[in-house]
Amino acid sequence: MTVVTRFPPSPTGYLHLGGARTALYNWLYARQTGGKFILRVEDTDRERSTPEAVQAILDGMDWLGLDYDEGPYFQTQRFDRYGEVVQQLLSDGKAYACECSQERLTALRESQMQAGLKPRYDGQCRDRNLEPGPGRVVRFRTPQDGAIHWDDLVKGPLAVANEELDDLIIARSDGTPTYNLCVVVDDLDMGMTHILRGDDHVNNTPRQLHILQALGGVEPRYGHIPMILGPDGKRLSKRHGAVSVMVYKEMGYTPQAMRNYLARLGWSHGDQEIFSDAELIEHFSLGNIQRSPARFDMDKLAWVNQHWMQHTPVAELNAELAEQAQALGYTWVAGPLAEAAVELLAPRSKTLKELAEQAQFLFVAPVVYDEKDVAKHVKEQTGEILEAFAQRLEGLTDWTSESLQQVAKDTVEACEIGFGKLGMPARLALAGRAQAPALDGILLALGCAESCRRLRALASGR
RNA sequence: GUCCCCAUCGUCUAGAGGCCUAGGACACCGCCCUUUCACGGCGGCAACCGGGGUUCGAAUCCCCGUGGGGACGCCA
Repeated sequence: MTVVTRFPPSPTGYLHLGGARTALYNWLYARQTGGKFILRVEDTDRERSTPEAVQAILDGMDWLGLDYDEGPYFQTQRFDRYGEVVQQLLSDGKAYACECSQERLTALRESQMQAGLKPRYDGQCRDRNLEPGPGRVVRFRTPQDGAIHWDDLVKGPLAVANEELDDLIIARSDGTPTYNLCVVVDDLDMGMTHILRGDDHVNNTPRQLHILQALGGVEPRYGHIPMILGPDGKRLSKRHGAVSVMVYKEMGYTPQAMRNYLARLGWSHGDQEIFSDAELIEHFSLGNIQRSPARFDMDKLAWVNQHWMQHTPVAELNAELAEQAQALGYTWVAGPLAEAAVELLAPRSKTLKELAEQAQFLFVAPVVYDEKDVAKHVKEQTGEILEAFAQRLEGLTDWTSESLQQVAKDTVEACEIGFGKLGMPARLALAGRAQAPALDGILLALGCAESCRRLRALASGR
């Protein structure tokens, strides 16, 4: 049996962290088993669905590198099919028309709540044999006795008594189908074998299983993943700021780090923290998904991100770095300088944004120097020292890390000064501030001509 | 309120009855490396929610309590 999984977002907003992780798990499972991963847009709520949200979700999937084998399918394009199924259920007596008003239902709900009961439809129209039609909803005739069981892929055996359920609406009074019906029909039609979804759907599972059985379909396996909570332990929401995955792109996190972190949030493989995609696909296992909700932790994400910035080929980072640089007002050029920038700065940055900020001086000569650093490190003899250093650099025949370090040593000795008297002002001249990478690294990246030009700019400028 | 799920360091987690003096990672704090800042290395701080059982033995199994999360729409 070929595994078929899916990710079914409803386009009412961006792709958020929870959804992204759910998509990732489904994707990983499909890739691991050589199965199929399907993207399905659940846009039956026309009021709230927007084309912008569809695009945002597609962009998010694309950025995260979660490619799908089929889709995106749109539920609004399958209304005919859902209509057929509703008709069939109606004629089989497995569904019925109901004319209860929303006012009555609201009142019913309130009185049940007050009486300490679980709010449910009371079945008033269940046996009235009403003719379906405009103004009337269609309800599914849920069995009233017994219970429904399933073996959850992450939570284990679960059961819900049918008396806890009610006759849910499968078609609205305007004839459009509702979520639970569409999901079941699609999962059936699309041959879904494994459904990994958020914890918030556990309560939908028995309803969907009933519809599924009424349709005579083969049951897929269900696995319910606990939610991702904010740092405060509350449900993740806008108030936690960065909820859309695209915000993480803007903040300078790499898709690789995001996959690694998200996969590891609520799932583990022994003590391993760092996973390449290949390792994720190889080791991902439903049995090791945590059963309790996890909190989102930026610090750890940042750590994972730094790791991947240091271990990802520059070629794969250039595009995002170019965007970051552009936002900062300079142009990132792929090439040797870019490679040097990443090598030098990745260990000093948590994000690509930080890296781009720090790398600016490599691409654009500093026009202003950090005032505090100037006050602290630029002294009477600084000009001479830098000039002497520049001259020695120009005399160099091989531009290597070793010889550059040697030249620095020679200069310091010749001038009879401590290293700080050369190192600090030199970094200031080259990078615009004293807090910069190692001197030889910068010189190596900039080359002789540009380095000397910058050294003299500070030497003569003061 | 009713129903469902869950419960190990601040956080992510390892742990499937003896291997646990509860391990790893992030964060935090020291030390080392170092011409700055980092990276890196070494070390430290820090947890089995509480109470009852079961067992020779419980972080691991059962029950109760407490706490947290979720669901109760003509939303998905």
